[in-house]
Amino acid sequence: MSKLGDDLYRAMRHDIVFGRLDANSKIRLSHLKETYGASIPTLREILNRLVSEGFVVAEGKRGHIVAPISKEGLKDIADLRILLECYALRLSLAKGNTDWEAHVISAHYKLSQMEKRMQSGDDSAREAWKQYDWEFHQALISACGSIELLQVHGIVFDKYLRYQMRLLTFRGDVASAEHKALLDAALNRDADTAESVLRTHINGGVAHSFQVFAK
Amino acid sequence: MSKLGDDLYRAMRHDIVFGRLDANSKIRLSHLKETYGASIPTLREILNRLVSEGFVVAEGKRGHIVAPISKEGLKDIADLRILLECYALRLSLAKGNTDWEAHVISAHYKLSQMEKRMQSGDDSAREAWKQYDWEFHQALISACGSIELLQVHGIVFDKYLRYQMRLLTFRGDVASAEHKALLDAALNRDADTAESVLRTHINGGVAHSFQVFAK
DNA sequence: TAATGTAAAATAATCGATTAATGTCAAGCC
DNA sequence: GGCTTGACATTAATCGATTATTTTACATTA
Repeated sequence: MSKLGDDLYRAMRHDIVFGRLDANSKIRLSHLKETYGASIPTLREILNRLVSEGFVVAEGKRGHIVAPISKEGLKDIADLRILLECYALRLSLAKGNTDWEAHVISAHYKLSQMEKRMQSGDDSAREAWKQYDWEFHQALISACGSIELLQVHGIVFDKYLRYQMRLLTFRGDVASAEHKALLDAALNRDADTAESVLRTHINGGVAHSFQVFAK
Repeated sequence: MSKLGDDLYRAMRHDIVFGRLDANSKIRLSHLKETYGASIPTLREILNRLVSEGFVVAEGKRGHIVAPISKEGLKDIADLRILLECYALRLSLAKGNTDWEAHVISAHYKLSQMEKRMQSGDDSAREAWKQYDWEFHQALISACGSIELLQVHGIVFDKYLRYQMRLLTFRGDVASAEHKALLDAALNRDADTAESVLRTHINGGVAHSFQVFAK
């Protein structure tokens, strides 16, 4: 895989997660060619990767669609995220060193600054806000020591994030407080509290999303 | 994705799992072309899928290798398999209906017949044996109700299976007894026992493999 | 003899062309 | 008017060709 292929892959996956490629929409290779500036067989290579990860659905000889979203799909992904991330969090808390702590604090700081902006009504940077959310959660589990687990979690998290970008508005103080509680529990190596807060945090996001899930 | 693409993908993934494409070996597109009878760009499409799943590693502009194996890798995959499969098993036991029970019994019957053959010293059908092993475990979790979970588990199971095909010989009565215990616990909807047996079963396989892991 | 540089060969990545399949629309039949 | 069939257009899938990169072999130099 080359730089062009990697750049393409990242851009397309990003565009799916952040909604620029709309859920359930038909993927037209000629449109992709214009949007991403690569030839059709090269784009097909990338589509294959995204199919394997579940961001794109191949429809036999009729091309591809962006993976659909649904309430059931959100619940399914959220449950899997909870399973994986709680497990990874426990491992991380048990294994994380000082570098990890610094990494977690730094990521939380950036997230909390962004949350202050959202709190003040500045909705212009939703994408950056979710990016920092992502970074914080990745930081928390980064010391778990399992390459396979982090790989699977990364995909599941992005699928979850896709729903959030589609559905979610800022939940307010609740979410910020949960992030802070996660930080504290992590630094205190309190695995039970961390897991409990994380479950509450994710389930809270899902419940909030269900309220706006008008499909 | 077309029939040719799907056939290719299945064949290559199968060949990686069952060792025909050797771990850590350089993947030569010209060799693949001869082996699988498709053109290089088509093969590249399939390689992209396998990269996303972790069966193949892309090395930038230097092509691809079959994913390496290691003791740490086996432990990593086994732990993830345990996490996913125990969770899926619990869900399946809670949700499975009569059709599911019939499916599980049928799969166990086929596996136990094969294990009798292995028991008698017939080592000629290791591949079919592991195929039935796969079928039994898939049957057990098939009623879990989570598409995403089954998808992820399928990949993880195949990665685990790859180690087994490489390392494992028949463990004897112990494995057969564990499969029977799993069947009984499942039909009795005894989730705690089922999970406990499954953990023992997988960890037993790992320990057995470590004994022969001479790398 | 070992290290370095260069050219050629081999291989990988990307693209345009060709073939195959699907979708759309119009005409004919009931 | 509704349904079916056929023709044509569009799109997708696959392949061969081209370009780019890496590897290998050989010559030169220290």
